[in-house]
Amino acid sequence: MNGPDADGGDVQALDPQQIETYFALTEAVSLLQHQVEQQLQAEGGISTVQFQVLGRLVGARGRATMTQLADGVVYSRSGLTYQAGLMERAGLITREASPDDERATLVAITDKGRALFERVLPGHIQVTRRMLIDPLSDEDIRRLGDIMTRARDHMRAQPPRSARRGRRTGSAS
Amino acid sequence: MNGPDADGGDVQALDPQQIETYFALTEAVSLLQHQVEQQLQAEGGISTVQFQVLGRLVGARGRATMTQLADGVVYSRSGLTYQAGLMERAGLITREASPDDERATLVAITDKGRALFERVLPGHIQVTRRMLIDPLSDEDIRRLGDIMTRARDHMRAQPPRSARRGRRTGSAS
DNA sequence: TATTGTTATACTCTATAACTATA
DNA sequence: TATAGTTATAGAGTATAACAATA
Repeated sequence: MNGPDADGGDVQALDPQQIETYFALTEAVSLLQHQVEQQLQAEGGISTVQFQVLGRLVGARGRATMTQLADGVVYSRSGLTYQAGLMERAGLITREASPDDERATLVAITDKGRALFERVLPGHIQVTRRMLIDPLSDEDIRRLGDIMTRARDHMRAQPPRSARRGRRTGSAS
Repeated sequence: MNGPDADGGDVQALDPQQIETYFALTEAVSLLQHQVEQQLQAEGGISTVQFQVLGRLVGARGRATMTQLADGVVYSRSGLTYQAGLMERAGLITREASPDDERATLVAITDKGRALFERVLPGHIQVTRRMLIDPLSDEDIRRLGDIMTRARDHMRAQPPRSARRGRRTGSAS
């Protein structure tokens, strides 16, 4: 009942500073995410994921393939298909076969989708500002951006977890 | 309930630095959370929430009320009841009426729960270290901790979102 | 064969409201 | 009345695997 993973080594415990940083980071982001979800749901009836899809489409000048969208949003393909189905039914996007590659689906944002995005964006910014930006100085923001950009790039470069053996020791449930 | 929240007011746009920081932060934490979930599921068969409950119980010297646990984990009470049900069935915790206040439920971690926590903790630390700690310098960690602690405390002090009217405009779906 | 995407299915999680019981 | 917690229920989201079509 020990736990040297499969990589076998001792795992060096985190020092108090590292633990505090980890907790503060995850807790703060969790609080932020929760508020963002509330705002998007209340003002636009959409989830964070759908908002991100709209944002990516706007950023991509209106159109992208499912794979391109899935690369940004962490989901499985089927998860994106599910969300895209909802969004298409809601008239926020359209889907059609790509002319270049018949396998690919080209997703396009509609006027309604764009309008919805623009309608909820101010509130989103407001929440983000009130929760995250306001309590920090410009210098904080700069440093935080620098640090998290490095961390994110590092994480993105990590070997995908799919390369792990799937133990799934059913200890709970 | 007040202010030009959803509609009225001008909301000052975020500058590029602020946007970049916001994106890097949320994306990095999202990646981190995803890996943590994988690890906890693979090595212990538990969700992040259950791991947090175990961690809180360990930190609280083995016992806490449902309300105390719910205060830490963002959930609704019923959500915690659900998770506690799973964990009790899995033999990780016990529940009994508090002697002090007959309304309260006293949750206690079992030896099995403690063992499970200790079994998955090294892997959890390892993932956290590999994803977040490794790419950063000690100085980064210190600064990040300082910044996010301030941000978190600020967020905690925000008026609870429960004070909002539940519009829930069904624009999607 | 590999890639793109969809579907079917099953499951987990979460929220709401109604309810019990204690304070 | 207010608080602590549970239950019933319903819905949203997610993951997996099997599948079809194209490259």
